[in-house]
Amino acid sequence: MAASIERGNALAKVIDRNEIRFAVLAVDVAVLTILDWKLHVLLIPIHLPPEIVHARGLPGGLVRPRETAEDAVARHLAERAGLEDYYSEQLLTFSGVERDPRGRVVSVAHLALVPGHVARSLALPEGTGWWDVERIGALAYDHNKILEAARGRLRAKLHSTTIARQLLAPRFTLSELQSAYEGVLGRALDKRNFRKKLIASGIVRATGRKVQQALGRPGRLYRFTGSAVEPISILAGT
Amino acid sequence: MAASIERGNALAKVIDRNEIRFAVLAVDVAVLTILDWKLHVLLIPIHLPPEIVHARGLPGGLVRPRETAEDAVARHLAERAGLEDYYSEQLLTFSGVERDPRGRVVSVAHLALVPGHVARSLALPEGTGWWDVERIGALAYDHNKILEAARGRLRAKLHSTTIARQLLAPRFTLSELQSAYEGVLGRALDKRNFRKKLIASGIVRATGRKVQQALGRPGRLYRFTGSAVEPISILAGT
DNA sequence: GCAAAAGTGTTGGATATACACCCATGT
DNA sequence: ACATGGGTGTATATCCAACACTTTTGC
Repeated sequence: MAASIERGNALAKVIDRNEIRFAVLAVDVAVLTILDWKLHVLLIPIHLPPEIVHARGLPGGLVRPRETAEDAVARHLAERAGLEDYYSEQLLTFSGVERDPRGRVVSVAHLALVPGHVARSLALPEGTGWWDVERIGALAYDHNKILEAARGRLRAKLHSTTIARQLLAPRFTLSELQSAYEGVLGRALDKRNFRKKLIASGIVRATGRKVQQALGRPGRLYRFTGSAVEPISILAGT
Repeated sequence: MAASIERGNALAKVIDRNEIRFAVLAVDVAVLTILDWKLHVLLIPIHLPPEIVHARGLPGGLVRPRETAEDAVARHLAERAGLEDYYSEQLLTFSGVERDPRGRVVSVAHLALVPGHVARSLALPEGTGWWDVERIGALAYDHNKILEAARGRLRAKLHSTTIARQLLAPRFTLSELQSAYEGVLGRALDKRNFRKKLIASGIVRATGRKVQQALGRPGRLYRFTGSAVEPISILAGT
């Protein structure tokens, strides 16, 4: 995992000079979940006068000297939202020179996913909460860009991996799975075709039964066959 | 493009403290091209005793205080290879604490592409050159990981975008285009199906004629219809 | 006329889409 | 018995993969 420092003529000492340590490293995280069949994102209040007043933005913050970016994501999500269990992956790094009015900050943007029942169970601080991604106005900094990158990544991976598992409880009905797909893709899918394809692909398997919805016929519970987010052959139009 | 610094209770002053400016920022670039119908990568000599002796690795180096990561990629490729014209995109950021034995270095890995004729025309320094990606042993640092990430990204985008244009001259024969695809994917494709799909998709259009290969029937020259790397409907198995 | 690369169609199988009704349960 | 969501099959169109010979050119 090492990058070269002035390779070719080798200046290890350059690392000790202070003018090359200009960067403040940070992380920003788009935490997504499905609530009420719609994609939601976790937002926190941001109020840093005079530049930023009463705005909302993605959770995140500094990376410490002995932390990786992923460590920092874990720490900030735990501190700000009590979130301990989640899936995450790196998106992009924003290194624009004038990004933050207060100084040079390089931010590693991440995508995180939590199942809806976990999202609901969190005890969030005042002002922090889940917002329907379709009803979000301007966010602080470049956080709208990060959110769009996160949605795009999730949409793409929905077709090519089993990433949807990160939005659901370990056991789920096919209707719940379909809702997750529809929430992410923002469009309705055909129920029969969806079931055919998912079951034929072998990535989910039936188990027992269920009553929950308090109304209507109980649905069969399914689980993912693999144990992680894995690439799948093809699951194109669903 | 700004990341937040200790949001919620707003400590702009924290940016001025030195202990948070621990990071040295760098870039590493996997520059790929097609030579002799095979995918090649640009490697430079790396010799930083005692840790690293007579090794090879990807070009790259430090990011300066007034540069973005992309600026640094441009500067290092120009300095080390005289490369001015290329396509690039960001891959991943490596932030492991122990990545570099000489200190904490956070590296933003990039993928760059150049057409074969450009790759051949460069006047490269001694020891620097193009290596067949299938015949590469261990590289310095974590550069094998970066190279694999670059190959994976390129393979994926070959199907979903017009990124192949970045590996060819503006005018090219369909055989050359197919060679580029085959070089990246590492397998042979069916000539008739390839032509059918590419032409039907409308992303390439015929122009004049050509003699070049000094042997055999001349091929028609084609060009991409769009002007940039764009997503395309579908181009699955090719 | 021969060596080399360009160019061209068809067919069978698989996959995707569109579409409407019955079933199991709780109230 | 009714309201609610779960569960099922078929027919058509489209897409994909496999496959071999003829054409144009330079020497």
